[in-house]
Amino acid sequence: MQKKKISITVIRRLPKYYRKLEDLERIKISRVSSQELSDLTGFTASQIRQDLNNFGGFGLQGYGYNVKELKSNLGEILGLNSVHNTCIVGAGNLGSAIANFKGFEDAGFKIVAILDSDKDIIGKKISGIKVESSDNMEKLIKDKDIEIAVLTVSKKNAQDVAEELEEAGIKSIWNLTTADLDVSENVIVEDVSLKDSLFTLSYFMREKHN
Amino acid sequence: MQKKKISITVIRRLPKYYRKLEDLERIKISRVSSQELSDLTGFTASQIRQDLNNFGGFGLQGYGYNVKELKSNLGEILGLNSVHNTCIVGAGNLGSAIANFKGFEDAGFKIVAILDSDKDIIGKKISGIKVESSDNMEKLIKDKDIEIAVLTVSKKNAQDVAEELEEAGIKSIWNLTTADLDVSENVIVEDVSLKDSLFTLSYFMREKHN
DNA sequence: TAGATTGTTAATCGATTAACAATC
DNA sequence: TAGATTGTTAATCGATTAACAATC
Repeated sequence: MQKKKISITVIRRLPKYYRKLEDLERIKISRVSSQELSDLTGFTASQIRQDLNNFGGFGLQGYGYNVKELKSNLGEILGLNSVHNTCIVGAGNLGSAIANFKGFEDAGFKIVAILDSDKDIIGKKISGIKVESSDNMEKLIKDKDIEIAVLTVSKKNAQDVAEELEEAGIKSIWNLTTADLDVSENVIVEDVSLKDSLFTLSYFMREKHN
Repeated sequence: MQKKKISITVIRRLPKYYRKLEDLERIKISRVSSQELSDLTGFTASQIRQDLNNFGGFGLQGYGYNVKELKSNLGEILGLNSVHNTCIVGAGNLGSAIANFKGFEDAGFKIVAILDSDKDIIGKKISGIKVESSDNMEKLIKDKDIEIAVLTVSKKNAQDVAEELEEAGIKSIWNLTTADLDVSENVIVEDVSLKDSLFTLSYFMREKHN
């Protein structure tokens, strides 16, 4: 059976559902209705029910959704119920920020290596992990079974490093640089687009105050 | 005359157009067609013409668009042709990364203050700017005419600090924390949603390799 | 059972694509 | 002028909302 193609707009709402379910679980709330999820997320109740039903009937009529169960289901869909070995490429401030942020580790993205090409930084420790030379990239990715590379190098070096990562057999690149990367479709790229986000903020400021 | 309401999906494409026009200008290309912009951005030529025509007829039949002119027009729309005084709140690695990144300064987002509440950090210099106490927030925002706060504190403190920023009269918050902020509609919030981005990457990895 | 809330179909709305007249 | 490419209308496609039967 051909899997139904889920639209990107639906996919990008799932993480927010998941995070809100985490919050509910933390405060020991065990059930939630689509209307309550609507209040928490800002999406409509109808939209939420439609979204969830793309993946299965997770709810119960007259009751709503079981928080723990729905979270687990969404976690499965998002691939958050297993650990993903991750490396950081670029040990500057941004790379250090990611390495030190426990929220990603908690979500199953385990930093198993930090790489840099700067001799002055190689050998230093960041968040308890020794920075290694980018020359060892391929070996590290193979040996440590690394799936995701967090790209935190300079814009200038971003494309070259992305190509090295591709050759080294990386599956995915989480792109925190302001460069648009050109890699083969074998590699999944997710752009954070910091610059676009800031520019969008600027648009709304201008719109509001003019 | 009522300004036509432009949809958010259009707005979020504008920064990419702008960046690509910057690239073209840098390599001294003076004209570009919607088809060429399509090749650069991945949006369709038709979509690009529609998007741009929401704001005015920037092109010339039979010729295309003048790069410098279109960039200037988009810059005006995005509010990038003027300087925005900006402060960073949270002088950790993430705040330091933003402070040290010249790309934002070049785009007109001028870092005029860095704030933190940690006594051990206050007084230190980051990117040539002395870190000040968060206690001075309101005074700094008023005196230095700060419009934008880059929020780079911990998730735990994000909501409280956002409220302080609102009381201090900030216009906009660029939210780099993983918290969803609850502030009044007087304050514009743009979320970078790092966690959602990483979760989305995880979804596509799972989809591809299963 | 009565009340509540899902799952799902149908209706609406909005965004994208196609097409081509206008015009440089 | 002939060729190119925009601006813009119309057609299509897809996403959101509304509504309600199903059912816990």
